Amino acid sequence: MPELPEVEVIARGLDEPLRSRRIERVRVLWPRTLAALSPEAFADAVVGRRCTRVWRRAKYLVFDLDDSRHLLIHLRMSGRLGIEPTERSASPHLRAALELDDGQELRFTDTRKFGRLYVAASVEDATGDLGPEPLEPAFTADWLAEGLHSHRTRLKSLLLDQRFLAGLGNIYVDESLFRAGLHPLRPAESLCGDEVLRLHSAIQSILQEAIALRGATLRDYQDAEGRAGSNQHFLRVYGRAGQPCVRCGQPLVRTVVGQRGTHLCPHCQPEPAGL
DNA sequence: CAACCGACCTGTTCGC
DNA sequence: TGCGAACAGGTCGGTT
Repeated sequence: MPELPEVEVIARGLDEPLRSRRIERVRVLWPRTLAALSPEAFADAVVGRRCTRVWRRAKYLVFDLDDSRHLLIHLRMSGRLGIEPTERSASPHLRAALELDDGQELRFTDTRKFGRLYVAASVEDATGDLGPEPLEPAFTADWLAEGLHSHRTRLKSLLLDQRFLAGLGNIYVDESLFRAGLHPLRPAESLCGDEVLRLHSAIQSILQEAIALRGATLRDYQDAEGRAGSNQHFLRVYGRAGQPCVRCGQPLVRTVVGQRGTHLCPHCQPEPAGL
């Protein structure tokens, strides 16, 4: 569900209320929500710790703990986080709760049960290999050009690969490719210099705009305060098959690329030759 | 290395 | 109205 912009908005919303809070107790209602630890080992690791900062890496929320370890949460498809008074009734899909020292608790709710909680000495221990952050200085057009030219795979599949570039998901890849005027099936290595520049700029602007609009709410995404985002009103291709392209008026199309629903304008994103 | 498939899960929407 | 199929913002491991 949430991609980089949505996770970023949640991290910003959690940082202030969680800073310096001490974790008093944990409740794990669905043990498999813990990636590697038993509920007992998880409680041992976090109870008594204070949270010093909340931030984001790729699509992971990172909670720095005062013993220099980290709690990480990946929301996957349907995970949600919120801070609520402990006595307030919770959703039936509540999977884990961290009780804080101010009468509130951090609640992890997840209908589909794909989301995971990790505790690790370093962020990379939990996340594995990740590419650069698209909104950080390391993501330059030169880096992108070199990266694209060393892969033969289809553009969309490469952009979805978190080891290549961190944080893009299905919505924002489709939106970025539309803005750049590139077909998702283009071989990564086939992009010319101008196309690389367009893609680099499209990825950054698409993500920045999405964060400014507090993310896209298609069905169940909400931020840490329980509010929906508004970026869904500004998506140009995602979920708009059959509707006219905002640029050329031709009907948008939905196909499947790498088993993912893929939305594009056949006129503005010309199909590569030889398919 | 690249592509595909099934798992992991539940809920909603689509098509007949 | 009913019912199964398809689909959903993600990722992993196994196979071809």
